[in-house]
Amino acid sequence: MLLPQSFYNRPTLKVAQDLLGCFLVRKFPDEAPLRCKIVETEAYIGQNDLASHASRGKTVRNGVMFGPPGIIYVYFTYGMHYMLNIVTEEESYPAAVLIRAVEPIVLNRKSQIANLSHTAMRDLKFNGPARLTKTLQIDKSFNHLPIYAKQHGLWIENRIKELKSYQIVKTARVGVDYAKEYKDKKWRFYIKGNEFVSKK
DNA sequence: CACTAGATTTTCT
DNA sequence: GAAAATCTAGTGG
Repeated sequence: MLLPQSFYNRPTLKVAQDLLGCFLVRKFPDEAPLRCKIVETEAYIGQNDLASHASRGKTVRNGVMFGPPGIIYVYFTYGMHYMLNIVTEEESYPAAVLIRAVEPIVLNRKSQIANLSHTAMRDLKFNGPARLTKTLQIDKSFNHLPIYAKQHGLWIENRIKELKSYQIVKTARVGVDYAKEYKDKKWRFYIKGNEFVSKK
């Protein structure tokens, strides 16, 4: 089931954990949808969070974070990488969930991505925020589009099985050492034991 | 293994 | 002009 916009209009820490086990679906024209289980997320919450882009006020780049929930926030960093985020919480409160890793679910041999064969798909990389956007061909053209509609070829569906709380590992976020007292907050979540998590 | 440098360009100061 | 919510290849132990 397609997750509705209201799913994202909730506390970011809750959304980030509830997204684990859900499916990020990528659809290319004339191809079967490629389903990927979300296995790792991070939360960026409010203007006080020094790790968040929003901590330095609203700018052209981070303006999407200040908008309504359920909107895709894609930004470019390190001169070469795109990051996929989903905006959370009520409008004007800047917060988002970073999708850090997914696990591709191959249902049949006809599942393809950008004309790659099934065997080639085995070598594709999904473990890391920059890798998954490259593999799924997600770039800035998705910025500010809704994730709760299918028409743009990228959406998120409900998980099928319940995920128990003991299956969720909570750790500090990656690559935010500059964020002072916020760098140690355990706002990174991943599914325990999953092979596709970016790092342990 | 662990660690570091380099890639490469948008964004903001 | 510096830094960046990263990744890879390369070095050394």
